[in-house]
Amino acid sequence: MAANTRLAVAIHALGMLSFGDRLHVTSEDIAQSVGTNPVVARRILAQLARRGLVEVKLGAGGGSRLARAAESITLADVYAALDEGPLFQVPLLDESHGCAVGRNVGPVLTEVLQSAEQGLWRELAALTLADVIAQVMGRLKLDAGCGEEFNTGARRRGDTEQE
Amino acid sequence: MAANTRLAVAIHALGMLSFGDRLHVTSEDIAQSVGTNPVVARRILAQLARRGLVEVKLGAGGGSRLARAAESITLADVYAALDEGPLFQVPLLDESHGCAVGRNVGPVLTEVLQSAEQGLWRELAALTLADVIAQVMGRLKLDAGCGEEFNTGARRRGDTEQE
DNA sequence: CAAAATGCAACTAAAACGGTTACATTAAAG
DNA sequence: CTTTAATGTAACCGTTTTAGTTGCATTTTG
Repeated sequence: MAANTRLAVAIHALGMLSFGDRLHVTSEDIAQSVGTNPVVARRILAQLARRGLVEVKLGAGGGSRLARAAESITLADVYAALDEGPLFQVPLLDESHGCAVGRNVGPVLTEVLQSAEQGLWRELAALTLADVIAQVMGRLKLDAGCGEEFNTGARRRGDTEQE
Repeated sequence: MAANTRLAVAIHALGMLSFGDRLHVTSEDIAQSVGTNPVVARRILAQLARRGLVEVKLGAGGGSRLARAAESITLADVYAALDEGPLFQVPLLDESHGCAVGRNVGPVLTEVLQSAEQGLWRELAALTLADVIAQVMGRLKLDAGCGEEFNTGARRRGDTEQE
């Protein structure tokens, strides 16, 4: 289906931001953690910012942070921010289709496939960023403890993070 | 998201087959009705046949027809036949991720996105081919009546459709 | 054997995707 | 005010996906 990684990257990034709550995490930090390029991270961050999920600060000492509580951000919010088009496409038939059936198939198909896509949205809306983080933390207890280390990448070179 | 038209084409094709129940509809007929190329139709028909949704007959007078009742074919069956991969992809992080959080994010993300995709499957499973056809027929009553004309394309040149 | 159909491989053009470079802009800090 | 660190964004590239198309072998009917 030609799946892309943007939703996963976006959630991953937001997860980082929710850990280092009050400090600005750079696109470089995120890119490194996700294993991608800073520009790729910025492209996604920009979309999240447009939807008010994230605040981005320019200039030295800049970076991103959550604009809302992790509990108030659903995965549907994140997915919506990415502006992905509809999942399924209906080929546009000639409007000059001789037969009345032919003229009605397209609209019905569009309707049906949209309602199927709704199921996806429903599930995404049922999960918050906080839920996802809780799942990660749950796994951590079974794994080697690491605690704060998720955001140490963001606190570099002895920065005294005020604000 | 790079949506494709294959599911819509598959449903459209199956709809045609369920109208002309006992006769063999050619890939040419389907291609014409969908507005695509016969080979494209055959590629999809082949996938539907592999899953036992359709029977394809070779040679002159050949073509496709439903292998099961339209009431017993859900859109999830159709989607499954197309073998589309997962909707979302999680970038594979270095397994050598220093931090335990980093090592656990990937699996959690995979799990979360899979469960979201389940929502889509649930909706697709809730609709049968017969339901879709009923919706089209419902619209027909509001439109100019056409009745049988959906499959007249399949009965050409005075073929005496035996069997 | 001829006609009509599928099966399938191969090729193409266009779009999507992620990665990358380059550079303008902005902001903090000495 | 200059340096440094960061974002914003456009441009380009290589790869993959998608749909369309051609061509031909194969199968079936008659």
